[in-house]
Amino acid sequence: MTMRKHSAEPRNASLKILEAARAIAAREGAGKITIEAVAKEAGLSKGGVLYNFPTKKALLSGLLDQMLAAHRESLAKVPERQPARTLRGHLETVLQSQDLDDDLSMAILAAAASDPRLLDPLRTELTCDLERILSDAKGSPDAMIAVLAIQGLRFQMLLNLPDGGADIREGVIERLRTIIDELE
Amino acid sequence: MTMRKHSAEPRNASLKILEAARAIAAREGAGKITIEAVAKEAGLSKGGVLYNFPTKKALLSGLLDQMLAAHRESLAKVPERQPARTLRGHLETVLQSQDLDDDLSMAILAAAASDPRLLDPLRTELTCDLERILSDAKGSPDAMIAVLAIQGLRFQMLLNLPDGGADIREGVIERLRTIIDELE
DNA sequence: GGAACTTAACCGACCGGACGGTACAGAGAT
DNA sequence: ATCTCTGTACCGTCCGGTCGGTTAAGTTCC
Repeated sequence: MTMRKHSAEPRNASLKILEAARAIAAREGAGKITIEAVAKEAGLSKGGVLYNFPTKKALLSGLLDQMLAAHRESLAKVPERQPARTLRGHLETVLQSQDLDDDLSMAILAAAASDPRLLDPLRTELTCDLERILSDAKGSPDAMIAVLAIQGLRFQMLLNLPDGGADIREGVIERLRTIIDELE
Repeated sequence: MTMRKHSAEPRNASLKILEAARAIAAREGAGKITIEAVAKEAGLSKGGVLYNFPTKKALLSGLLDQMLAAHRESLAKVPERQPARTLRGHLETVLQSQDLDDDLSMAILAAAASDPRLLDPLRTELTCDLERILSDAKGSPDAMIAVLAIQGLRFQMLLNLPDGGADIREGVIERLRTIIDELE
């Protein structure tokens, strides 16, 4: 029998832990992610966290994996036939994380601060995406401008940098969409 | 006489300390900025560092101040009569930091990780800049796109994210310049 | 069925090291 | 002598990681 073990919650503990880590990062900053804090937030003990993630690096790496998975999923949602498909997906991913209060992007900061090499999987993923985007756009610099603007948007939200107000932001998003539309 | 005390180097020790902090951040990541490490890198002892910066917060804050000062200086270099002057300055600041191996931007990460509130001065500065940029551009969304792209560029370099190669980057820079030129 | 054992999941005390900060003594210059 | 700066020893705390339990569920054998 593959019964769900004896856990009160059927949900995997690892997910709860990652969620807790994101919540802490969003609430108190990436630097406040400690194993004890995560344990408390997730409602179990330090030992429990370390049972699921043998090291803190593994935890942060798990956060990043989760982020990449969400990103990929978001990419997959873009209709097949769209031109500049990957680029559209990038934009949607960022817009989607806009109103998420447990922002996944915070994992980037946490990882970068503790060990920059944790970003390697992110880098390879982005390299792959970028290649596709650039080949889709046939070398138009506007594609790269769009990529950069989207990245800028992400960090702006992440660090609470000024965004010029809601109307400006909407104007930017609209403009980005037309840039992407005109790429083909 | 404002002789520089008895130090072997006439340069202010604070500068050396900040430089050391930047070097460490660039080499090993923002999280590795510790007082001892900075002291060793700067060639003095922990006490020496703490004499110049009474707390670590003060050190990080100093890093950020230095970054903002450099940014302001870079802005001031843009000829008075240029349209979209502030925006041009932003671009130049980023391009300038491109080949600096002790990247100032790393301070942003260090600060954000340890205490997000350290970014407040940066936020107010950017808010001010952004206001000027947007009023210069008279509401054109392209101005904000450019701002975001520049920000994206900064973080791309900071985190060693893929950039599509040198020619792409140059194409982007050129494109950014024409976007800015067309703003007026 | 039930005793004996294994395994999964988790707890929490503890350790060692790192790190921020303090105290204080001493060295130079004036 | 005094003021300014620097070195060093030290303290308390925090944090990552280890480890020996403990509990409950599953498995095996009779």
